[in-house]
Amino acid sequence: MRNRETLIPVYYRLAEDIKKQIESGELKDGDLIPTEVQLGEQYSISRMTVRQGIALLAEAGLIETIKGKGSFVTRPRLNQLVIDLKHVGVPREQVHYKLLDVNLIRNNTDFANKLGFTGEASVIAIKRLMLKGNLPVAIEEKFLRYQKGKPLLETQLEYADFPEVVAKHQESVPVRNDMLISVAALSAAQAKLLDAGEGLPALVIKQVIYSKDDKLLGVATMVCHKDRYELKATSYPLLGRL
Amino acid sequence: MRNRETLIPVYYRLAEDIKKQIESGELKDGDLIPTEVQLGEQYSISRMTVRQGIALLAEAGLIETIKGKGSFVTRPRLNQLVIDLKHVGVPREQVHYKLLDVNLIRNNTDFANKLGFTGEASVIAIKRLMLKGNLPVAIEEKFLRYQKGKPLLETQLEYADFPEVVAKHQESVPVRNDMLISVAALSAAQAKLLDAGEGLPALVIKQVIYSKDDKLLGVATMVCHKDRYELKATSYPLLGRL
DNA sequence: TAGTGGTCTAGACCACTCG
DNA sequence: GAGTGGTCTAGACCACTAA
Repeated sequence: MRNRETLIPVYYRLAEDIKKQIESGELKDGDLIPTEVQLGEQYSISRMTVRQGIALLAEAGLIETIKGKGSFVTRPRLNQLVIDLKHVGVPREQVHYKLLDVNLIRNNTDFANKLGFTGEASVIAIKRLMLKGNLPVAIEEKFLRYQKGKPLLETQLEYADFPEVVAKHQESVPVRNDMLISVAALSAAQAKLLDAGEGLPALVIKQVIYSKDDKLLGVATMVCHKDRYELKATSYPLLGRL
Repeated sequence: MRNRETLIPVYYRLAEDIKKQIESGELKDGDLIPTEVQLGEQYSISRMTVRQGIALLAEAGLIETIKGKGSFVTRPRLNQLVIDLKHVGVPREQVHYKLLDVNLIRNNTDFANKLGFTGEASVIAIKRLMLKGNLPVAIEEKFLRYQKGKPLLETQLEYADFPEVVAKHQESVPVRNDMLISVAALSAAQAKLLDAGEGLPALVIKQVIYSKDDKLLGVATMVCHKDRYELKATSYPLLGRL
């Protein structure tokens, strides 16, 4: 029966109880939690309801369930960090963009293939500058397959993030986004755009977007000013639902 | 009834069917999928079983369910990228470590506080070099609260990753790991250790580990050779379960 | 063989949304 | 008020694990 005072589902309470026991150290890494039947008796609820609570804990990565054996406490997966590109770097409100260049590079198979677009000849190239106030923060270069009948809208170029631009302009549905984070020294041209010195370190973020058959849909590269952009990642989101 | 030929649960098949419809573009961003009752009739299964399938899709981020309205298709969350520290940078087998320094810095409150350890005076500092073959890849510096009765074992220092070292040495259970990725120029000392030139760009990865009350448990900094270390992140893991 | 988790049913009542 | 998803029940049979 649902707890009428709080309107919090029973299975949720059960999950929180066990979560607390793990965080307090009462239940340690590798420990077995009570069986589903035992928990059902403890809380006077049916087994399906117990399973809902256990599913929450498993989803959060706090336990691992093995058929025929039981549910074991696991150390929270602190090795899996999440980067949320929507809330990264600089607060959204202070950022604006300056479009530097938009090009349709037609019938240049070499160029397309070099980017990874196999069997394509025409590529859209977009270059823009990201600014915070008047300070240049990053140079962004994006490349997309050219897709007939799917025009790129200016508003999208200005405000949408890269996966969204790709989704809007491609027939294929984007299903994977890989990111490579590396470091490089600024070229003279880059240094000028970023209002920094040539040869200074810069953060380089490369995004590659694929459809379900691993067909490349888009490539984006960000070259970031070393003092004005910082990537953050956290393990928290996985546990946050509980 | 379970499909006896394949042993694949019905709810899983249902989820895969809808996933395919999303990936093929048959169901688009914002579309409503059939109601739970309708799906139950289509597949001749009970509503609870339908809900299991829908839960899978929601977990994968393919749909979003709103009480009283229905389940809507959402674009896969390509903006949330996962870094798996276990499989990052360089293949595990080729890596080994050289311990440079282990120090117990006693009764130095200033030092501890500067790192963020409030109300503590003693800190353990570990410095080691990560190598791939004979090539130095990164300089790692780690700082932990000193915890009585929880000795640091040499094997842990050599082989365990940072969250694990913290978990083993602290009373408090680590529950969050934040990471900051930035860029810096190598100092003369760093350049010498990494066998690189002074002033060259380097990737700087800072990890901060907290317990559930946001108490700081550990800080780690990695300074990486620009050509020998690269961070990878991907959106895939979130969808991988389906 | 006994105990565990995994799947599934056929109901029930509830809270929420919308016309 | 009709339709939706959210919670929950009291069973059932299955596959897997371990003694």
